[in-house]
Amino acid sequence: MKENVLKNNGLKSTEGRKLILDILESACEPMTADEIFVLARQKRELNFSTVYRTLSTLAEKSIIMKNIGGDGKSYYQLSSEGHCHYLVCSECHRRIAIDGCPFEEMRENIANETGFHITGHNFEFVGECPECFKKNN
Amino acid sequence: MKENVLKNNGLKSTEGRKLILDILESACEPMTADEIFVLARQKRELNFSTVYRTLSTLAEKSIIMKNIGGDGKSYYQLSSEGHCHYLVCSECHRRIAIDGCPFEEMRENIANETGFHITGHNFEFVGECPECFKKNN
DNA sequence: TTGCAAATGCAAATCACTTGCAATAAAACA
DNA sequence: TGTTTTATTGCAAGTGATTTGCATTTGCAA
Repeated sequence: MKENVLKNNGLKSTEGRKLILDILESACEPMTADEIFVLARQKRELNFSTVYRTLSTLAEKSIIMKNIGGDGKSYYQLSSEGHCHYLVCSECHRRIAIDGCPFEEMRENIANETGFHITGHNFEFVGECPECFKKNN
Repeated sequence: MKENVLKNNGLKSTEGRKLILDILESACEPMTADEIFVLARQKRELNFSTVYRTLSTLAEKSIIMKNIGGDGKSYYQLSSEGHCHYLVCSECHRRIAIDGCPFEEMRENIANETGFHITGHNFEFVGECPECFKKNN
């Protein structure tokens, strides 16, 4: 339950935070702060900077994950959901999920070799989707 | 030779462009636009927006590669150099190169499965370097 | 050498995101 | 339950990286 997730992490359970967790829970894709803001606004008053602050806080507590896309924007998703990566079309910006994540194994090796305490990763393939490629070639 | 690289791609060979290619050639790491600008300025007058425009143009022609780091900044490197990926410390922002790139193989499979014309990828591990981890735990 | 498209400089604009501070709401405590 | 304490929020202004419009300059083909 959302209340508990928050309290267990020493965070106050506020309407805004619960709403943002709700939104991320029903999202099937990583979302930008802006997208989350738009959906949240349909339910209640909520400031843009509150959305950003909430997302930072949740990411800091590892309740959600933050990734930077090739477009320079941050994408957020619940950590509990099996996370996935994307193919991003450089032309139409369509995003297609790639199932699975091949980095868990790599991560162990690299952590051992370097002593880094690895907490996450950013990955995406960039290219042209079949439609855009056809259009341009 | 730099002149040819440019001309072969239908670009005029200007002092600024050659200088930026020089800088990237002698860099052993991906660089930000700002870092490139600072070095370039030591050699000749050159506007910030020219640096950005040059980098975009070169990336568009695939002469250089652009990757977005977890800090949201763009990092540029020559495509001809074997490219590499990074471990980035979320605390002190130290970057450590990981040799090799495990994505070439994956790329083929995914391209076949999805029809995407894949032109590049962004990847980095994020975590705490041994020093910062020790400090915080 | 001239003509013209491409490249550059400059200043202002944009975009995603952050911050300072006062007002408010949640949880702790009496 | 009422009150205090402290975290959270709203608002407006601020940042930092990058982009753009437009006038000027430069490379290079004719």
